[in-house]
Amino acid sequence: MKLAPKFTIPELFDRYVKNSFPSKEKAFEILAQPGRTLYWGTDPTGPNLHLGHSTNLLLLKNLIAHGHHIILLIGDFTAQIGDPTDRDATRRPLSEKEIKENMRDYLDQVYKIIPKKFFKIEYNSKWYKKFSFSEVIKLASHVSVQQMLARDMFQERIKKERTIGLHEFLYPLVQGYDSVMLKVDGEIGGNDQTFNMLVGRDLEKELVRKDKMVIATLLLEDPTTGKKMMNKSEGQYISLRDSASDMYGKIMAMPDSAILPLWKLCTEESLPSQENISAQPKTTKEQLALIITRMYHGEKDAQRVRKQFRSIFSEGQLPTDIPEIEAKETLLQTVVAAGLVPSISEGKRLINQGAIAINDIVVKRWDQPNAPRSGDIIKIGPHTFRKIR
RNA sequence: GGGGGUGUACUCAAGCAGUCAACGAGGGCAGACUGUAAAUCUGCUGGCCGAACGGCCUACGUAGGUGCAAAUCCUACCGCCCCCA
Repeated sequence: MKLAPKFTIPELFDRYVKNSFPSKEKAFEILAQPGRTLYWGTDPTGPNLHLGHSTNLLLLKNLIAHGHHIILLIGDFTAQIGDPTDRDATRRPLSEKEIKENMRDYLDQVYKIIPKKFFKIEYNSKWYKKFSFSEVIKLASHVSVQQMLARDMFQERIKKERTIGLHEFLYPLVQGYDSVMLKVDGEIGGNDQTFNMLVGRDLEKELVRKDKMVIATLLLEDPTTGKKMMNKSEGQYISLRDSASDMYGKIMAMPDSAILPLWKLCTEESLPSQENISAQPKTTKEQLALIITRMYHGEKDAQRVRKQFRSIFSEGQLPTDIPEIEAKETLLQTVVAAGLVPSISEGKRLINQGAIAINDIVVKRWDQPNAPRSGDIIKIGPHTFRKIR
């Protein structure tokens, strides 16, 4: 089996790439000859990859189809340092155990876009586990403090009088050294990784005399607000392993301004026209939700959740398969025990606000003897349905 | 090493002895309106009890102390920032 390229190299750059170094022309030239080795690195700082990562995955897949070799580098060591990118406070380093847990499902998410046999996997703990302190110092001598301070994110922190940990200075260095060890022809990463990738470029040039190109991909940002659409630290993102209905629903809940960026950066389908989006925002968004859900869950599930979504939200029907929960003595105890509401107090608040309904009848008072009975349908807020076992 | 400053809830940020579970903003949640969109309006946003008024408990870096009463005063410790060396 072979992967078929969906786009030519220039098309790929138009669609997914923001910047490339040393230049776009040079990148085209290099990529015109098959057999190049490129890598994408990611730190397992959480259990999920999200739609923002899918841009890189799609690009990589197409590069494979053009005959290049891809290495996926898992930063199991770098995750222990904590990338300062985009944080205005120090990131808490993760323990080895947390990292292992995060890694468990990581690859399965990658395989949904790029089948297993098409790329190599490396872990950077492989070389860092044995790194000695003198090697660290030697490595550090290749970069100056000024170079590090030039980074806007550090400038920002200096201005805000926030801490910059010395270890955070080390991060780009350590990530950059990955390039040296892998001796690659190029690196792919999000535009926010440009600084780190360029440090790697310098190191690779200096230490192994190899000219690594850097391809920085476009980030998923809301064009109206400029805000990142997938924010892992704020827990606001669409995970590649979200259930089909979650994925579909979350896409439908995105603002209209997100349609085009998502379509462009997270799919390979030809783009809808701006007029289409403006004239038919809802329909276009439905198409988008279907396309993306299909990529991760297949045609059948995507169609199923679309139908379900329509019946629940457009027609106000109940979902067909509602998860069941155990009844407790009172409604409040039931929803708290099931983990749907964090505390009794919060549950009381929700009821006072009219957010909870049993069998479509809004519960008005939390003290009423509305003990849940088997078969009752409990609705909490707009999206959560549970059935009493 | 010396001097000055600072540490408040998810974030920013007021408060500087009682009216503080703590102003305000952002975020989040819920309701109305909708296209589960955005914008807008309204309410909520520590826990537990209570129909409600309210009550109790835990919380303002940590540990002690003063006092009827402490986020607010004192002492020590810890963290962070700035200036000088």
